[in-house]
Amino acid sequence: MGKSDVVTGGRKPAANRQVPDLTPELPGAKPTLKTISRLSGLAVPTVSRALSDAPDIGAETKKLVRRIADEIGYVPNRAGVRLRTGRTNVISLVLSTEHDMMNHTARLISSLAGALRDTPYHLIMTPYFPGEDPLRPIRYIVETGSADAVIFNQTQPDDPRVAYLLERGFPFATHGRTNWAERHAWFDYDNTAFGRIAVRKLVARGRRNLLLVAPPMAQNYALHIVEGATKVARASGIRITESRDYSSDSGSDAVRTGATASLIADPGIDGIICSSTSAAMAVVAALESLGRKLGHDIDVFAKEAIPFLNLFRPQIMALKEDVSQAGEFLARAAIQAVREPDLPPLQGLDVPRDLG
Amino acid sequence: MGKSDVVTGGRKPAANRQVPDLTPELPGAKPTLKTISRLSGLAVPTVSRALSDAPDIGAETKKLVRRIADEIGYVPNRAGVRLRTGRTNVISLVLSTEHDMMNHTARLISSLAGALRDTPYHLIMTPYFPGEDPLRPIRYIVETGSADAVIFNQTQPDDPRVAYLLERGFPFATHGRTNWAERHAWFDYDNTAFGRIAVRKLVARGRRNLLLVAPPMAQNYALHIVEGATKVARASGIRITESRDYSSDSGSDAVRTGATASLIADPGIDGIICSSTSAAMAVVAALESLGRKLGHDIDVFAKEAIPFLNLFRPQIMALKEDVSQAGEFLARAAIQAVREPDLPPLQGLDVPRDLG
DNA sequence: AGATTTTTCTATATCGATTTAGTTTAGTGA
DNA sequence: TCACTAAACTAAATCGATATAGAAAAATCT
Repeated sequence: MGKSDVVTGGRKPAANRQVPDLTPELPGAKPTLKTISRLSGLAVPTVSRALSDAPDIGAETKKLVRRIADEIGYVPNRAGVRLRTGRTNVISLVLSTEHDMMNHTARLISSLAGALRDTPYHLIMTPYFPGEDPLRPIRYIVETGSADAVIFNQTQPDDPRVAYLLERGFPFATHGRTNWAERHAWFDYDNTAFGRIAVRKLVARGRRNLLLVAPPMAQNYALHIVEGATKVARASGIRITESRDYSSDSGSDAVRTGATASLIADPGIDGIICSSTSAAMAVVAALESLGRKLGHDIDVFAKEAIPFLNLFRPQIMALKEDVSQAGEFLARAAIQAVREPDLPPLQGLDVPRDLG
Repeated sequence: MGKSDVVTGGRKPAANRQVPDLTPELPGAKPTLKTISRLSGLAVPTVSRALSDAPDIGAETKKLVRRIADEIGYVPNRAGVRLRTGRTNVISLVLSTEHDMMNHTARLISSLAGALRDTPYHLIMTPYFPGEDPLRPIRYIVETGSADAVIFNQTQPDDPRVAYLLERGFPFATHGRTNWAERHAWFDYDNTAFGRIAVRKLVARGRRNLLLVAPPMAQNYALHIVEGATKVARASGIRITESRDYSSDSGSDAVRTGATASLIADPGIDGIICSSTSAAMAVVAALESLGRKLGHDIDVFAKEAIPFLNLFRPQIMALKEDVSQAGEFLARAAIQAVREPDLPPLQGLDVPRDLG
């Protein structure tokens, strides 16, 4: 049964006693607790506690208050809540404006915003620019208390942002792991598996001299890709080289010229692994201008966050990454980090499957 | 000189009279006006007015207050400002989560966020889903007062969102024009010019039977493209057909199958105009599977919001659209709509140039 | 000198929600 | 019947910033 069926004493709910003030509202005025207070004849704090389901409010009173709230479409004023409680109901996505990240990022934003839609949380964008210290925007958010949690990507093994946030106990979730992964919420794509599968697939096609166009080595997932790829390459007794002087984040033109240089320096390269869709496209451009025949004398294996490659270039081998999944997970993880700081942080790994 | 050099009377600034209370702060507490008040010996409202450069505060007092504010790193509490003034310092970008829009959108977000960085405004994302009424999120924002201005795209000629916002006098800026364009802030790409140039270029290459893969006709810019394209086509005496049953927003697979069907139905088609980068890629896929030779027996002309096409498919003809420019402009336009509602709304057109 | 004008501050109330500390009412046990 | 307890509220204070009204001090005018 409800709480206790044996009523041992108590005060009669005021809800049935008083005659509510039914003076009509000024049109266009947003309803507040005061409005409900007037309509119900209850005090403002009572209304507040009724809506938050406090134990010292009568069941009938709660029902009445909630009915009125629904009828007039009451929505708590964010500024009021925030001022009083310090809760902002904001989750900030902190990201670089670097262009090659944007395709990826767009899906992340889209799915995060979607996942937060039926929560009280708003998603706000906090950019930082390529040259800038990535810690800056995060420090700003923490210091000014302008969000309840932050989400960011491009994690490094010893990420100073993670150290900063852990130290302060500020809720956050990362897209990508760090060396402190067990202590915080994260979602990651299993890039080690990607590296393994990529090499395995290329080897299966008879390729024996691979070029890896990886992300900048400062980033954790670059290490994962390299780890997975080199392990299998060594086991298979084939050669694999990492791109020098350019990375999959260097921009299309840089990747194109870089890959061209690599292919001229070592014409024996017969397989290229790209850690991003855009890098793969740049590499294909390089191959074309060199007269290399994709799918014949050379193969390209890419990570595909946008279903493009398979569409018009069936020759490009690819493994899909579902970024929307990351967005949905990170939204949940961030909210849990805010609301249940004592629970173990949510962690999720997207393991790509090697189909055939 | 300053304001008036002839002092005709007045009270001595309190700033020099009192001994400030230099009791140290609790560490970690965010500085507020109260903090500055304590440190300066001035009343809280005085501090507030000094910082907002009110005319009834002495010059020396202002200097003092600002110095202290800088020293302790004072940043106004958003919730306080918002509660008292109703100003949220938020600009909401309302957009569809439709996937094919995302490339485009990513740059828009990036540039908007960047442009708002040195303003007090935060960019928050408000998504709506494909099936959903686009008016819904906007009504929510207006009714709950959760932003000072909204920005949105995919405008229709008689856009109900524009009608709604104009009627209520709520500040906004659109990416794309409407029938009420003179009454609101907007930034638009000159799609009529795009249509004209596309046809002209294809005609110059000897093409005489064109297919136009345009956006859905409900959207204003689709009409612009059609207008520009058909005008030149008629003047040049060539044929142009608009895609039926599919549009550039239909998704890559739909465009691919649609374009394939179109090309089978009329094998005489020798030029295709695509209003988006992704549609162009899908069309190229269709051409490949039909054995048509891009650049030889058929040409594709596309609008390119991401520098991809020219990179690895030099055969695709394209006209660039700089979406960042739109983002920066829209940020400024939205802010002006909030701050100077009586000034004529900012309007900007990005006219693509036909370079040789 | 006294009234007036200017300049420069201060006191108070307010935005909306929530927290803390009472207060009222109804039933219970002796 | 009367103290006592539990239940269900209400009153007042608070978060931080700002608008409005009023007050104090110095210079000016008559």
